[in-house]
Amino acid sequence: MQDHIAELLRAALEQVAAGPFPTLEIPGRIGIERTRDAAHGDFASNVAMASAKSARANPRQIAEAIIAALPASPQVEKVEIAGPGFINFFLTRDAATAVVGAVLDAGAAYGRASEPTGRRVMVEFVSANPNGPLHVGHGRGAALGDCIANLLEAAGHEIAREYYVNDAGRQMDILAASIWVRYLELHQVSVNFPTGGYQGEYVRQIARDLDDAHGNRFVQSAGAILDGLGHDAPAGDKDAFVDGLIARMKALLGDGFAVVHAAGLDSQLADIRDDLEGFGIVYDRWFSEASLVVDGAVEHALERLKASGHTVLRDGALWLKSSEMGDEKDRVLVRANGAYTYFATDIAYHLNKLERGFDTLVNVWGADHHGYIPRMRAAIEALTGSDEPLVVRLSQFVSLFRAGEKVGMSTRAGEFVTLRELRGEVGVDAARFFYVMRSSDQPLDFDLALATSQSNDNPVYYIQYAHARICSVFQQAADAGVAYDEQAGRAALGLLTEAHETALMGLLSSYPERVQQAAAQFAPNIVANALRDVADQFHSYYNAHRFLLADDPARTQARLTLVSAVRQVLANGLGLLGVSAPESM
RNA sequence: GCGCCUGUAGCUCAGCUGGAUAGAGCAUCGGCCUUCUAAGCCGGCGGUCGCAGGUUCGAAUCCUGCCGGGCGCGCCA
Repeated sequence: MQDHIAELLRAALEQVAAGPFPTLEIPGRIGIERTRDAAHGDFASNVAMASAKSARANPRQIAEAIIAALPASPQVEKVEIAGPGFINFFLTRDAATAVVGAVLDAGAAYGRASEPTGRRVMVEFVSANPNGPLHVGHGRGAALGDCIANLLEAAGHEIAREYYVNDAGRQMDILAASIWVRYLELHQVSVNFPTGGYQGEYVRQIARDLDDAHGNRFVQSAGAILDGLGHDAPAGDKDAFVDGLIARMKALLGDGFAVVHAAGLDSQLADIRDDLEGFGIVYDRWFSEASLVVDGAVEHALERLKASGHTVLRDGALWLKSSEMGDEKDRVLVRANGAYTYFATDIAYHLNKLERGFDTLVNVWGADHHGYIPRMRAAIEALTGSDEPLVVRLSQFVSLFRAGEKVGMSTRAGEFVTLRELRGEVGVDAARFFYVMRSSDQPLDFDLALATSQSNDNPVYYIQYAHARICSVFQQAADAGVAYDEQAGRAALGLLTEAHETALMGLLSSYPERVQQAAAQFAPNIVANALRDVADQFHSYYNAHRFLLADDPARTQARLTLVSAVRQVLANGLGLLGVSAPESM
């Protein structure tokens, strides 16, 4: 419809420029927007005001000339000048009600792009270290990433979801050492638990499983373990102590280290996978960081970077000269001791994504990683000549409140609230909706008491209730012996002239635009807001008018047809958010 | 110190890539259930859009400076 109006305006502008206002320059893009107030019609254009300068006339005079030159359209009822020079378009009843048929014809596809774009987009999200359960902060990234993937798919892109498994780093070694110490406790070997270790109960469980599977295979004496290791905090440095412990463990256990390491990794990965599936998220692939080292992908990436001329050897280490590409300083790729940095393997992973044919790489990261963005951009630019393929969305912190008190979230201290606990308490629907209903740039206060309470404080219920209410209306119709006849309803749509009905149809027709906008901005909260608007208008309509009218079958069918379309849009939007659309509540 | 995010009603937040009278929810005050689910609706109260400049016919929105809040600045991951 905007396109149609734009064509009408362009035709009119050409005439105006050829006649009364020869200096008028026709803008490349003619601004047309939906009006906020029904009194201003359905669509408004500011083109008269925008061209006031080039036409050297006041906007209202230009608007008058434009309207005089405007071609007639079967879809436009009338056109008015308003305010400082807005041109307001009022649609005919038929043009306004057409959206109902459009929704019903498209069904689940309404709001989705009709043609594939041919673009391949990789959405990588969560990618938390598998050294413990996911907590509520990861949950936001999970919900956000999954919804963004849904949106991009709706926008016509081919998408893939991926989880990058950090199975190669020091964090995983620390988990292995933590498991080992718990295992030793089971065998009465007295080694104090390292200050820098992971203290969660899940570590003890892995140790017990290890004991069941391997008996005393990994037992060593306290003396052999601690001799010459130095002191843990507070007397010594806790990081140095843990690193020393890991080195000692590798020396004493030999191949056994890999067994303990793998026990930790496998256990946590399985747990995370199960957790996310319970949250409605299924990945296309779990990509191992360690595999990049093994199969030479890191070397390959480093060669590419060297060939680009953006690297330098300094102090025995290989650096990416990222400061030449917007980063605040250069970054180490290969340490003086020959070990790859996390950055180097991460670059290899991103190169791998590009080589698999993905045009756009969307990464959803926690806000604490924002300092990492410039160096990643620099790396992509060094590899491809442009940082354009990389899109990073940050999710700001989640603070959890229980009974008005902030809940601590330290992984090391084991006092965090897990995503699994959260799902159990508030359910998947409420959790997912809460996570994405705010802009991801906004820190989120997640109040468990609020989300748990069955009151209307919970915004997800409001939308689901609208859907359930519509289902209930159809149930009532069936119970009353009123057969729903969509064809009759479509034919009678012209009877829907109430303000509530016009407003509802306007919202239905703007829904696809809002989905596309949400996709373009990687912002699922836009869909959440659109749904709230539809639900709001529906509840209002429901209270103002009855749908089942014994003495007016035509209007009854028309209204049922309208609310059927509303139900479809609610279901589609909730689907994009990964929230269910219940038939009853 | 530098960088990113952020500042809108008592509280939590929207505000559609500059538009017409700045909107919701919660809280508070008052109405609406013999009729399709009251998990709902209608109305009242409540705002110098952090502050100061600038661009523009027009600024909560764009630019600059200042003030406040969050986060980040490793040869860690």
